[in-house]
Amino acid sequence: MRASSVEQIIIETLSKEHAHLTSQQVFEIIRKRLPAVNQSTVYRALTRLVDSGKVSVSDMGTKAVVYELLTDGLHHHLVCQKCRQIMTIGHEEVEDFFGDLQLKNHFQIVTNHLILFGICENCQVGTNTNTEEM
Amino acid sequence: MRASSVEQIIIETLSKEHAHLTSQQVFEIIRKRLPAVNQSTVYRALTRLVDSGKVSVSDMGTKAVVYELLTDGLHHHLVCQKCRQIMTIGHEEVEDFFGDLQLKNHFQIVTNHLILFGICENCQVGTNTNTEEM
DNA sequence: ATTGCATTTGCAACTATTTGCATTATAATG
DNA sequence: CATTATAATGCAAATAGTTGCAAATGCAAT
Repeated sequence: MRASSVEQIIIETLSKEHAHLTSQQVFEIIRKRLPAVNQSTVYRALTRLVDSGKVSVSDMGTKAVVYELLTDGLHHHLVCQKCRQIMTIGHEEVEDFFGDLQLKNHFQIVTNHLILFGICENCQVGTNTNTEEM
Repeated sequence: MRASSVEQIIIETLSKEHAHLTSQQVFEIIRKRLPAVNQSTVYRALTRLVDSGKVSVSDMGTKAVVYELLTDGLHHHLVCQKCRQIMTIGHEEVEDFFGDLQLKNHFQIVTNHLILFGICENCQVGTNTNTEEM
């Protein structure tokens, strides 16, 4: 794979923002530095970065998927379907499960960013105000 | 939730087909019985069915997500990124992991259909012919 | 049957994502 | 340095999926 300028800028961008960004947000930020860049170029660069394991892509239940840099250790997320809160959990909470599955099914897991939907502690009691359903 | 005719037909369709269908496939099949039905109606009915837990929606790594009826027991899938083979695993292989996470994070998991990507046994050795990359 | 209300539907517009193809840029090789 | 191969990009068109709004429908209580 060639060193693509767009890929580099995406990595720098995701590294700086340190958050989950949609392809649109990535596109907007990149345009400030490369005004002529095409949106499909951004999509394709993001796809390459995901394929090479540098970036994760997740459907958080919003209408657009989000991208995140995977440099500082693997992690996963729990997403509350009521209040939309996103909790981050470390890979150590997932490691053993993955290991078991790999052994039992002779399958080498590549997935590196798990998104699990559910109801957070706060929303499990009936008293929360933020009841925006999914 | 009211008994929607489209929802009923979707359930019958998914029940008969017993497979992962894209929204387009569901749409085509439903059109045979309700020729005037609109595609957005199908999307919305599918969304309602997913929200109510009757149907699962999964991104299998193809360009369109797929839907599956969840009547006969929970299950999950391992998808090979090389040969695209889909393996099905029972919920019992996932149960303990989910239970642990729920306890540790005080989070009630709703996700009922896990998709994990990786490399199947066959494709782990270098000798397979079907090397269509993701 | 009629009314009132909430849900579902159709439609059209809009956002999100993918893809084919021609062109350009970079790297590799002679 | 010139040539060739490969990967990246732009553009436009196509496919996926979402949403606002108004109209239609189903359900429940008269």
